[in-house]
Amino acid sequence: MESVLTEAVALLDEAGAPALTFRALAQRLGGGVASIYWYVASKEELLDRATDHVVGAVLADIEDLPGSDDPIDDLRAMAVTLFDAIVHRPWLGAYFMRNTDVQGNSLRLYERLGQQTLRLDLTAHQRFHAVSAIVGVVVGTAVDMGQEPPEEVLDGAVSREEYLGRFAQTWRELDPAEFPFVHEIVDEFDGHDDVDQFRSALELTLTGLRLQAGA
Amino acid sequence: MESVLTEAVALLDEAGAPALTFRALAQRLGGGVASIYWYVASKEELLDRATDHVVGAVLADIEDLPGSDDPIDDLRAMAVTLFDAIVHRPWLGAYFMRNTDVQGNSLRLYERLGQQTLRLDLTAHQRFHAVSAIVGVVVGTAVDMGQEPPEEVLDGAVSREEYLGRFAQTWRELDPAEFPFVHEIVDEFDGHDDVDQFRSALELTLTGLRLQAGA
DNA sequence: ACCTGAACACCGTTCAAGT
DNA sequence: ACCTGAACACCGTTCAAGT
Repeated sequence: MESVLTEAVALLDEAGAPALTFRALAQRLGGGVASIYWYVASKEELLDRATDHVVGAVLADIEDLPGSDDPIDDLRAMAVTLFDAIVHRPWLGAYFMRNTDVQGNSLRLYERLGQQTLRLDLTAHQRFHAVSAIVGVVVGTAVDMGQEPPEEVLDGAVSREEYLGRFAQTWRELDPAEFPFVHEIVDEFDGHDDVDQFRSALELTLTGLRLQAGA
Repeated sequence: MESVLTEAVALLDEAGAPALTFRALAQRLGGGVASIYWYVASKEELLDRATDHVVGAVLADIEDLPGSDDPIDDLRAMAVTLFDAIVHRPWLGAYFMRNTDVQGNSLRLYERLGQQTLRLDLTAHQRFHAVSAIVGVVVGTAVDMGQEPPEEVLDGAVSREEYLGRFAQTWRELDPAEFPFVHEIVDEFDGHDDVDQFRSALELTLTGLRLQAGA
């Protein structure tokens, strides 16, 4: 069972979600396709368990964070840890937080985030929404960034900078009267850092939260 | 071409992303499978064009919004309009904002959101991040909510309230010492409103943005 | 308890051939 | 310019049969 999940995660890491097929997995395990059905009932369950497996590692990282006297700072550190994990495993964004009942580690992660809000002066209603908002920012930004870049970028034939640059170039050719905003930010877009973008989005939410808590 | 997209969107609306197959689409169009390849080069392009097709309608709604003297209020109205569209078409969340170069309407929508930030006292860098953050909140919350509920809920055999209630019940049975946050918010979760949850997340981001702009 | 080969019904995509 | 039938290589899943 353990090796089934390990190999499944390895396939996902190496070539993304489409690479995880029962046939590819069976080959790596040195067995037949049908064998896997003794461990999981369906592909959906396989993905759920594989996701929970890696979320367990993220949870361990989050539990190892030092912690401070400011719950907002602690929330920030946790969110960044989670985001980093998704950046390194783009397939994770799509499956994370599905089936919280089955995926025990996602629930524990949710609990850990929520515990920080218990230290803030908020209503239960506000706490519930605060954690949803933070998870939303992480997943939203991660999904936005996790889209498979074209094959040429994966090949290494074209660098990320070149790819962004080409994009930026088509934007520069748009009519400035019709697309004033695109022209305003095209130099920011060109060569931008994903982590920086995430940090800013997170900071807006945390600022709003801090104001709400009067802290 | 127009009817290909219309029928593709109809299939997606009726039964979600897995229902859109070339064979199902061909049958509805009364032709052969291979015919579709005269209009689109691949399934990816079909999905991109179908997405762009409905984003066009969302864009029209957004352009029809009255507008006010407060750019933050206008951003809120636009984000809510976009969110509503995704709630009614859960498949949209996954494909929205992919391939902005091909999908002209997504780019125009992005531009429209960004134009509001031009009315705020921000740097170009902050404007770029602000729009990314807002799109992130919309997509993140929508993806979180857009997950297919179990078959029994779709059937109507079990109501959404019953489904949430069952979930809540398993949470109530967790050890309160180990899951204090889950116990704190379980009554909020039980029977919660998705739109309400989205509004709160959006408000935190907009509050942060307003503070940043000193407005 | 654990694994297998072979089949089933389904995919996206291609291609030579038609009008 | 537009459409077709038939095939190809691939899927997830099942099942009777093996150890």
